[in-house]
Amino acid sequence: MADAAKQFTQQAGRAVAVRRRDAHGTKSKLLQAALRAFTTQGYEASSTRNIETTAGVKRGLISYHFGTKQALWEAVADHIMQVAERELSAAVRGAADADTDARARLRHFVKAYVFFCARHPELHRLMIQEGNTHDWRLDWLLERSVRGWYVEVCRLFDEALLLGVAPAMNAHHFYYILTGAATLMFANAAEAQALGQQNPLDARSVAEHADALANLFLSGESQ
Amino acid sequence: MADAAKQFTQQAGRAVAVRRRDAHGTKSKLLQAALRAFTTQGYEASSTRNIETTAGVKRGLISYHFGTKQALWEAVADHIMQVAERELSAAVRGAADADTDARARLRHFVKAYVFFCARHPELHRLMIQEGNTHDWRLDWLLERSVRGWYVEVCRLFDEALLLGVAPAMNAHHFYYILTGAATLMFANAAEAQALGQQNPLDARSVAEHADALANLFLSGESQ
DNA sequence: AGAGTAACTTGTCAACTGACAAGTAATTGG
DNA sequence: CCAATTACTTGTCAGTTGACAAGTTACTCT
Repeated sequence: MADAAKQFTQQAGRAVAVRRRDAHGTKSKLLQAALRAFTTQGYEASSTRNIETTAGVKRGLISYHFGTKQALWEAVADHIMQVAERELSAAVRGAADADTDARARLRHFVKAYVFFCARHPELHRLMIQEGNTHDWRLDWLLERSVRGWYVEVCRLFDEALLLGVAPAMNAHHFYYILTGAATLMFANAAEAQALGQQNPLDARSVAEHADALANLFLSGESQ
Repeated sequence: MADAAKQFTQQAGRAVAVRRRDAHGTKSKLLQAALRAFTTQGYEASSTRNIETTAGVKRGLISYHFGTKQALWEAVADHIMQVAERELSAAVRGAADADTDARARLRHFVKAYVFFCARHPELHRLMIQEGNTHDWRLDWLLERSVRGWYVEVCRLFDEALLLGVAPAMNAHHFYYILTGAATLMFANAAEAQALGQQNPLDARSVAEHADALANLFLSGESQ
């Protein structure tokens, strides 16, 4: 039958079955499938066998490449958090550099954050899966990445507050208002699609969301 | 051993073991336990046996009282949606009645909505568990309750927009900004507690969140 | 070419899961 | 007080799950 581990190459005009072995490719396919499973179904509901099947690889390969299900989850979380750290720190630097106006900086930051959330809805699906119960996975996420990001957002907000361009509120509430408002439509994309009759992840929808949220945080004065 | 199905009553000065049978109480305990399981772990990750154990009842009683796991989920969802419909329609009526000023009405509505979200974090945990994949559970939730609420919120927002008291944006984006901003801190209570070192569900925190969000939506003019 | 290693494959296990059948015990209605 | 009904209890089954052991195969290095 169709065996993904085999491919055919032309050799002297004759098709020859060649069995490929590609540890990196296998790990990568498993990571992708596991990312989708863990973020949409949660850790316990995701079975290693089903992840292997959707990745299109044979049964024992999670054990071989990652050891345990927990180690696979950590590899997935580590991968996604690396991406987040890279892109978010770029967004923060972008906001800080480009504009001298404090209002423009805050606007730039909010919009960049919304675009990031639309690009990686899996990240917030993961936070939402793990954020309601205090277990080893939440601890892992908090200490690995989330707490640092939280502190950074609070710092940025307090700075904007001092400069009089942010709405008066506690930074903690700002963090959850910004994060919730920026992510829910993308994290709950299936629901948003059914309610709004348009794909919430398409470019126009994302841009509208970013504008709406940036305007909301900056409606205090001159606009 | 300690059997919850037995209690002791004083009868003519003698303690007599009486086995109580209380179908309503049993169903209610199962609904509570299932609500917690389905909203925090998701449908697939929740096992009927574990729900029975945490409810403190014997093994076969979900089969007996509800038939199947799917029927139990529907009973849970139906129960929570009934509560939501009752309390939310009261909040909408409260906002419409009390105040003649359009700004005060919008403020009243936003604050009442935040208080509702803090009172029932399970509801949005359920929406978050089910909102990312289009399956029979999302369809059930949408057609049973969510679509009606969405239409109502959009109507309220468009009304406020016409009266010039709402920030300029599309009603669809308003729905997800309001819902996300109002719910995330309570739905992810464990994370918020770890980051903010205070219980996000306590009265002061909830009131602050409600004020912050109401001010945000009403910062356009006179405040 | 032949040894050694990395990559993959398959078999097996104990524990868990949802469902249902076949019981037993408490309550109710007559 | 008896019969019917409701509420609960227990046994069993087929399918799934995570883990690991024992293989087999492809590739590399010399």
